Amino acid sequence: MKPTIYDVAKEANVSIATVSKVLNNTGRISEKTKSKILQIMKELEYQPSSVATALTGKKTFTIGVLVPDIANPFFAEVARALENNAREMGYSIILCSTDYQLEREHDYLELLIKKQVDGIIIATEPKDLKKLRSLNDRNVPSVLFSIDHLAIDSHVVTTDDLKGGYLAGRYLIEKGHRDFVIITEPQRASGVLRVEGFKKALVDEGVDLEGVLVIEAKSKINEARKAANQILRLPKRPSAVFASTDLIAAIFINEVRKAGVSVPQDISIIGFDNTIHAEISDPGLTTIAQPIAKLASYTIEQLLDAIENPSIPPNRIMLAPTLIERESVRDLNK
Amino acid sequence: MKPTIYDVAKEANVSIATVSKVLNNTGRISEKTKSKILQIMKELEYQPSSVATALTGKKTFTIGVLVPDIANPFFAEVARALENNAREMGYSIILCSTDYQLEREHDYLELLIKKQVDGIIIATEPKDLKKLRSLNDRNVPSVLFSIDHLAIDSHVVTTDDLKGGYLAGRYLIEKGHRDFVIITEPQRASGVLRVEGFKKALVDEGVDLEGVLVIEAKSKINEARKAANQILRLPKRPSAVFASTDLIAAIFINEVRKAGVSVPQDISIIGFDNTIHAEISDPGLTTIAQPIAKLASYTIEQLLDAIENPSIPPNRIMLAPTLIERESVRDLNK
DNA sequence: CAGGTAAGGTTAAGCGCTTAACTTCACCGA
DNA sequence: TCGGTGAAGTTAAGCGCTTAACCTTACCTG
Repeated sequence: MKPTIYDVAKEANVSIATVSKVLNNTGRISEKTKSKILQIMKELEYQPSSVATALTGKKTFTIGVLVPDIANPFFAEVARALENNAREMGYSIILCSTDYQLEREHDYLELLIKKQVDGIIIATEPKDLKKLRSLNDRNVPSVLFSIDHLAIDSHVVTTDDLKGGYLAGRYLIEKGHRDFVIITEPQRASGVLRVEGFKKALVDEGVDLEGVLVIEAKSKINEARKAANQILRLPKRPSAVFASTDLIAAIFINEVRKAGVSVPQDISIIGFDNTIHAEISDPGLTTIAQPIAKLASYTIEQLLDAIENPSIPPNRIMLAPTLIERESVRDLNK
Repeated sequence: MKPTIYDVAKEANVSIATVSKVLNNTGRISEKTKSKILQIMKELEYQPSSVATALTGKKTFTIGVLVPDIANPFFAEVARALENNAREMGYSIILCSTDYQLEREHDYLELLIKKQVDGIIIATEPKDLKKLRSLNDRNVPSVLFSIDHLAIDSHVVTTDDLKGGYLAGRYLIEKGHRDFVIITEPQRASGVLRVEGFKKALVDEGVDLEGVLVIEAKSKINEARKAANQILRLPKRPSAVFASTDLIAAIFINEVRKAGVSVPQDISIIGFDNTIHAEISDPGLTTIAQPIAKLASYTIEQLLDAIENPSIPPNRIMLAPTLIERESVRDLNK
């Protein structure tokens, strides 16, 4: 069996309290006793049970991460970055894919509470608002990652989507484009903001919004294909397309090529997220990069702050996205 | 504060033992008392602490999953499938990315033991053999996922990589190919098996192995690019390439196109894994699919079996891969 | 109507650890 | 010589839950 603190204590001829003290580096113990105990721990391969520790009111050093779908490259990167930062701080992560379903979100939240996680990171568009709000009453600190929802009184760490859209719009205009189509995910707050920012850029540069078509497509292969083909069939083909995710953009490039239309010669495209799709697509996809690593480190920082001090008021941190220039946008000025 | 079993008991005017009984559906309680207690639990939004439950010797309903890198699409899919199956069985998952580093593997294993997980799934090429073997002594059931290592006495659930390679080889030969180059990951057992299977197919079909070049490349963007270009510069270009991962294959397609060489007209390629890269690449990548969903469900099944009954001898389950035909291989017979 | 029985509880110990409060003892200065 | 002091431990309660063993009633039966 796994050795317990009693085994160590007995072996060392001391009380368990003494052993506990060397575990936590508290109280007074002579160097001699201490090293003896440490020695014995090694011999027995003793590992304190974090379950028992947690029961005494200490932390579980576990945080829950809610994502919609870990198989989506963006969220996979997010999970990776969060895990990395958490690990460095001594925390581990319980992974929860909600699959965009209210029920799963609900169940997972209950589960995380039951498991006494120290905090929860929500990277999925929240559906179960009631449950989420109840997190506060239950003193479970939470951080919204890359999403924002005024109805929830948590910390927020997100990309400035509005600005991201704006960057994309301004860039295309600088490159001489004037006719646009937007492909965006329906019912996603960040998608809405991206489009809004994009349009704002057009307005600021004096482009008429009337002619701008907005097509809705989820960030899934078949929907993205459909959207791409819809654009190809348009009577007046736009000179540039703004896709609200890289997956949509990458598929657009492929569909368009199949139709004998060339990117960026015949049509330009700009994506969002800077996932691996953007990097390996051909031509390389110009896109708006979310600063995932930074978002993750701020998120963990905020969460740990909130864990240490539950009463601090929720901050809303917005990090600037950056434009990554590759080869999918043609410069019409040249 | 979070209500405890005491709060419920007090409110219901019964002892905590009674409450515990309704929680576990054991012992005798009158319907009346039971429904009253259930009612009160609802009102208080009582959730039993799984930490306390775990301490009484019950399970934690948590399993650890070790992957090398969750940002890799293959492992992201794996994590997703495992999580899905685990959730259905009432388990949740602690995610551990080892980043191919012995140290992290080691630390995570210690952590998982400390957290008293009920079992561990290892989907990363194991490095810390000693620690892994010690899992057995500590009665922590484990399953090797998609890898195999005779030195470790765990259950194994894996794709039949040998057969996968064989399938790829036979397919290419059926399509009339005779000159091959293989791109494979170095130091990866499954990679070795894939290559071996591939070669076996060639031998069985009477193709001389002498002319078959094997290039090593990690499944990373830059290494894959390098490998692709190395092939392009070859004095005698092969008619078909076998890449041991989809990422390598997808990048190969792009690099080759940039060089003005067309897939599959000028050169054919076949991948392995059937990740999203295979699906969205252009042309669609013909590849060997690992039955991820099935692997995951068998893995969870084996692990739960081992948790219930630690003494069952370790099984080794090998699931057959299948060939997914898309458009990246040319039929030379036509 | 004594004694058995079963239903519906309760009591209390224990899981592995933390921690406030207490004990013990050596040593010190006046 | 004696009280005071500080170092090094120990004692014991408590965290929230489970469970074996026990208790109390009501009811049944010969």
